[in-house]
Amino acid sequence: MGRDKKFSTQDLWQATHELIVETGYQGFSMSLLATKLHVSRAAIYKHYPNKEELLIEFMVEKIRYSVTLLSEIDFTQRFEEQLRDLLERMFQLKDLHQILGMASTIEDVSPIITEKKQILSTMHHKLYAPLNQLIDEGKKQGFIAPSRNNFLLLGFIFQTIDIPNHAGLPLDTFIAEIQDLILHGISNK
Amino acid sequence: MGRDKKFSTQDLWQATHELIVETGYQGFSMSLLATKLHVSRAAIYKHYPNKEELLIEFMVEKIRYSVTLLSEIDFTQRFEEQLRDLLERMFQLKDLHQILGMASTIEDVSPIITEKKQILSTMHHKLYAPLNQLIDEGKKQGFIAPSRNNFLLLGFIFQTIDIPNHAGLPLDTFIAEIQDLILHGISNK
DNA sequence: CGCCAAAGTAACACATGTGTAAATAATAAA
DNA sequence: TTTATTATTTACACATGTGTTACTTTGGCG
Repeated sequence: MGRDKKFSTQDLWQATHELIVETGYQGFSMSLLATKLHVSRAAIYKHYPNKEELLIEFMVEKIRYSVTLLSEIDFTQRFEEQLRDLLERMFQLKDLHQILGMASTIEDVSPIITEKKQILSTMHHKLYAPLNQLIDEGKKQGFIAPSRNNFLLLGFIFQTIDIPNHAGLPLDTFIAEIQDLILHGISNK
Repeated sequence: MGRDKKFSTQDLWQATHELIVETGYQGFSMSLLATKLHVSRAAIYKHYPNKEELLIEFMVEKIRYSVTLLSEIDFTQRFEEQLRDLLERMFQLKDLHQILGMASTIEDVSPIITEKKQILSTMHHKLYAPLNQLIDEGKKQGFIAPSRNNFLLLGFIFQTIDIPNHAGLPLDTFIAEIQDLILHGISNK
């Protein structure tokens, strides 16, 4: 029994995602979030005791989903297929990079925050694991020189996700172009 | 005559730079800036009528310096030398990307702001010009396939600047590695 | 010394944000 | 229809931020 909810958990995460991408961490406020959900601030406080715990929980959910998505890459394919698969999945997680970057700036207003920050950091490593595996696979299959530093390659690949599509290429073409740049750089041959 | 100043224009831009990188646009406040300068808020308001005009002026100064720095690249060198030169200069402008990204979110509280935003946008193009010239030069010298989209290459090169140096490589090595990745990608041969 | 001009501060009014407690609204079951 | 239960809102106290005005400090010059 009881009254119907005006917003679901899904609505909440959806609105949170939009708002934090639009305004950044410092610009994010419970007032703006409440407005977006057509609800009063207090209604949100019934679910989360403060802004920090709401945001950290949001990030944990986000990264959990992302880890799952990336861990489902098929590592039995040829290296190029693996890379393509990875890039497509990473493009689905477009804002993740930006969002997780804000995690460290969340204030430790309660021990729960500190704890979940720890969880976040652990899962962050799990997120990189498939990427690392892909790089190792590439080295094994002879596509990548073994002398290359994994951290650097990882950062390189991760960074390409944020290349702006100013040319307005269709997503498929765009991803293919990026894959080519990752593999062979800008050189002609 | 008159009393000695407690902070110079240089001090102001220095503190502004640090603060905006630390806290982002939304987190930037005149109180924090004043504290950083060991001065009262009102002292800053003697120079700039509001936060927005201070920040837009800061950005104009920043981009002016950057345009000059990048326009000084020697385009008579071999393509690889040009690229190396460019990368070294871009690394000096590390936070520029992040800072200029905030420009669009500055509120138009006065016509002066709107006007300077326009200037900023114009200079933004001037900033890309040397990069474009480098790409065209690369195409002419046969290093880059002419079919490549300039926007994409530009974004690609620009994005590599933000690769984190997690491996802790010395700057020289780091830049050399990145140059190699830009030229040839991760592939072995 | 005494004046005056530049530089700086304190204090005010106002706006926006946070988190809480008491009151209200909506729904299902008795 | 009454009641219990859950969801939501209103109103409050408090904190932080903005921009302005009146006042104070400091230093050179006649």
